Amino acid sequence: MRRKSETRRLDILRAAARVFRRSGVAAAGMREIAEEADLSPGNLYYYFAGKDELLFFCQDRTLDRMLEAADAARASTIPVADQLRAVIRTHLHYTLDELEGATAHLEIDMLAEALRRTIIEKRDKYEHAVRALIVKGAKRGEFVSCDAALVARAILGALNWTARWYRPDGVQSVAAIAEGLADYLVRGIAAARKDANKGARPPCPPGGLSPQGGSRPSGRPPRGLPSGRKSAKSEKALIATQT
Amino acid sequence: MRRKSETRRLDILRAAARVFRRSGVAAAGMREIAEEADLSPGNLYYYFAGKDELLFFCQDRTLDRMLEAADAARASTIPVADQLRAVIRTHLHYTLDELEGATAHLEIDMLAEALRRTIIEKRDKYEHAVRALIVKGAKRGEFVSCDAALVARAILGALNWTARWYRPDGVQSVAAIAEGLADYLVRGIAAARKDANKGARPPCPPGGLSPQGGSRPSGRPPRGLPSGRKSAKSEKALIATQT
DNA sequence: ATACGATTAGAACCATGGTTCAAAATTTGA
DNA sequence: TCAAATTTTGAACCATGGTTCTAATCGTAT
Repeated sequence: MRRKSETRRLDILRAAARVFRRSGVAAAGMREIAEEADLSPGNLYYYFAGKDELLFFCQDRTLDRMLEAADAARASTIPVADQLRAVIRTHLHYTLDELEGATAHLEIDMLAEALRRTIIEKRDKYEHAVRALIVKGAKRGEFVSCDAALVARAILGALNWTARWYRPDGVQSVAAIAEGLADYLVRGIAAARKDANKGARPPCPPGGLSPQGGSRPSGRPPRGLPSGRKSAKSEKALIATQT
Repeated sequence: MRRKSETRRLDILRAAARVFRRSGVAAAGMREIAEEADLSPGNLYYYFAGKDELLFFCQDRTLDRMLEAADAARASTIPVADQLRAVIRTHLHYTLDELEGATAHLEIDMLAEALRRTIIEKRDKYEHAVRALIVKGAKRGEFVSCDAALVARAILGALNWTARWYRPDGVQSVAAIAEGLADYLVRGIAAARKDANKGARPPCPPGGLSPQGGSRPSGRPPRGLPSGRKSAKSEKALIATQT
């Protein structure tokens, strides 16, 4: 029986991720996280050194997952446009999904210098992966030639910003948003298309132009429940820092 | 002689905006803002009720400017694609510019409920303006039919996210970034293009694929389109809250 | 049952940072 | 020049929130 049960730690991490997403990293208090994880504030420090470590693991976990998905997409043999599409889908899933979604990794400035370095490295690695996808598509003639670095950042910006406006109770599902964004974002670099549904597809379901429900009052989205999935890499990292 | 000199208030506001952009709204302390504005912490409260009010005016000012620019673009007779391009340019200018740029409006959650409402309203209005541009382009056949709300958010996300990665000492000027993003983001909705340089243009200068894009001569980043005009609305609001 | 380590709780500690305050310095108006 | 109003200051106040501490509780092996 290993000390500081792994599952407990994971439960706490998920709770923290939920609070971070709901209230924002800055506003998320240790007491709030403790309550969400069903333990006392003091007990939280038995499992994690502090808020920084909690935040670090949240970010690390999500980035690992995204990186993993990006690598998988790049390794596949489907058209590059579809690879990029897959990355976009996964990105939004791990960001917005009500159960597994996390947004802590979008606020890296809150982290102590020492830990931040690692996270920034991983984030850059992910960005490079997206960029590489664009370059590959351009080389194959699937994409137009362009400033891959800038386009990659534009894409990631569009994706990351969804965390600001997406609401679980909205009219569009995460999947629908993912498809819509993938269509638009890929189309922006797709090479001249003659409807040879290669990587680009017709704009949108002709029902478009939908007004998308009113303005969101920036309230707190409802909570979600923890689920059972785990990421192999993050788990390793978790154990590694075990004391 | 009006009490609480307007110019002084504006100077302080600009200083606050600078600190907000440099350190982030959450991390920006009143003492830091005071120092940046060359006055004592206590004196700050003679001009502004508190951090919230300071933040509110910063956000309000920037949103007013952007809204004004968006309305101007929409009212012009140039192709819709160019109108959208102009909005993108202005948006980035008011966000990233070393002197006038402000990013406080990107963190609306930090604001007290009462003030937040006004800001959210304005932000939504701006978003609607961008959306309307997309709808107009689609109706004119310049753009493809698409989910205008989603595309608008994608565009704004890509633009707003630049505040996270742009560095004044980087290789790309704000203007260069603006052009690159405008190209990509407009291309994503441009109707089938036969090189009839209608609103869409060829991808990029054939030097593409460069790791960090175009060269920049030296010195200040070139001034953006918007002239030195000031937003009447913000000024009025400033005075309105005068006590 | 007893003992010892793992776990938990909750109060208390303490640094941070927004804010207040009383008084001093400066400017203005007559 | 004098008095009132304006502006400025720096210390002090106080709420918030991360963290620490001590003691109680639980689980398990002997």
